[in-house]
Amino acid sequence: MSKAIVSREQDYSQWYNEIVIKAGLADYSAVKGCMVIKPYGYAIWERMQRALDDMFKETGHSNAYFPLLIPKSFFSKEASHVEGFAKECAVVTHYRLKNSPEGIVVDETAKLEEELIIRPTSETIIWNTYKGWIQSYRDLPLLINQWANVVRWEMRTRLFLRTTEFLWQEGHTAHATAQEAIEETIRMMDTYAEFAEKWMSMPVIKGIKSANERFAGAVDTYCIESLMQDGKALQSGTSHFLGQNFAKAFDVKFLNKEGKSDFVWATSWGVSTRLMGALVMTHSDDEGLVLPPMLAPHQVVIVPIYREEEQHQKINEVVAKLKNEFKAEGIRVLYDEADNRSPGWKFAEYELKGVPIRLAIGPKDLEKGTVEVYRRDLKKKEFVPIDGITAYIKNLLVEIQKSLYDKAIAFRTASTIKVDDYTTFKDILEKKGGFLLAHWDGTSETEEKIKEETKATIRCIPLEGEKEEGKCIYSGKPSAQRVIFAKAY
RNA sequence: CGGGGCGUAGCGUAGCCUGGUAUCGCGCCUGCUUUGGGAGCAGGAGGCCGUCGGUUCAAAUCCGGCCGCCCCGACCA
Repeated sequence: MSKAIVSREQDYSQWYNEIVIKAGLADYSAVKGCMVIKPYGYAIWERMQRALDDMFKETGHSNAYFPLLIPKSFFSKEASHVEGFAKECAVVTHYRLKNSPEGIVVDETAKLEEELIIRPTSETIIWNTYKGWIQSYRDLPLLINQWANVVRWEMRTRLFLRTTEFLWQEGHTAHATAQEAIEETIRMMDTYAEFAEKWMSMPVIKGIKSANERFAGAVDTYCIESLMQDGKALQSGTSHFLGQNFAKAFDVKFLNKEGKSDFVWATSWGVSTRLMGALVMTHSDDEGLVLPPMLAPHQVVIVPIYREEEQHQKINEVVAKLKNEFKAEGIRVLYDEADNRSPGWKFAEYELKGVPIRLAIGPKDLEKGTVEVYRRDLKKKEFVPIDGITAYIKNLLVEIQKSLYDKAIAFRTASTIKVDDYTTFKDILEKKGGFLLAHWDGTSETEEKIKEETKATIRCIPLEGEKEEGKCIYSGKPSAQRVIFAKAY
């Protein structure tokens, strides 16, 4: 079976799909728009979860779990929230099936009195619950996160990037002051940025969403935006300052130190399995997946090469020792001893799967006291003395992690362009995409027009970098700073 | 919901125009030889051709309905 994949240049989206499928990250399922996350893909997601979860705990959050099903009436309480999600909600209307001449059918006598919505996000059920948990400023801040699945009935789906059901975490916090809530919102955006850059080796731009792109029910949406290799932007995480919108909708009040009653201030923030898609599209190449060592399920794979059983045994001895050394240093190592696959097959397979380092040990190495070290990201191999190999590998993993980041940021820098006239703007968008730094007059109308004409949207109003005044690229009206336009996933 | 494509063995496919029960590759099984970039040879197993109906002596092939999936677009994290 040929597992070669189509090149990025030939067909970028097919390239992406083939990597996801052939590297064993996920599979299509029997349910339209829903995917199966396979063990290898799930292992990466688990590593992401663990890292993020540790960071959430570090910043004082606790995990909890709220119901999948939400009474329909909850959705009508926050006006813009309903409006944002109504179009994509799955609705549970019955609770029983029955046998009939036509087979199994819905039992019409088992109709729910109030229909239940499968959560597209949990603000409503959570704020309904928080109402009972919060009475005074002493109950605040309330810092809770949940790991959950959500369902959004999208018209068109893409593996990991947009599926009907997806996995995510959603943090929901309550605070005594607006100031505190805003700080929390920014803290979590920063946490996401740190995670993306440190763990995923994926550079991100932190910013605020324009009104058009804001979360339904938020006062402000902060985000991290990353740039994929095809020049399209991917929203990789969002953190919302919800003001008192949900507190008012669900009547969540507290008594402050002065004994006065006030609505609490809220935030919510999330990242999802979409990050898996971001990971694929940030680093991978035409040979397949490329994983940053910190998230790779296997950081090192060892492939033995031998003719006779005697050699095999000797290699096993060497590898057994290596494995112990690696494990003692916290290096995740896989020894692929399968004798029904040739070394060449294994080489190709682990490249496709993005294992950062491959070691091959054969008779020649036994003789010379070396091991062949192959670096997935640069596709380079070299022979390294087996003495001191553990320290060498440990350093190399760090080096790869950094190198991936450097490469990604170099690409982003080269693809981030200041543009001051609309013709050039359209031209660059059409030819290569990327982040376009342009002035904008701050109105939704202008953003809408630009979107209609170019398909680019404002990814964010960046929080960092120079603040330079200018004139809107579309309307010529004054602008306080450049914003980032891009076509987005 | 529009546009395009596809449905034949576990996977990828040929055959369809011009009807006669299915090709090839990978994978799988057995044996021997192999193993430093997806091994070789020999033998073997595996398919009511998405589904329902029609035409015909005969349908993967022609006609009609239905179902499903993928891609592109509108919607969206």
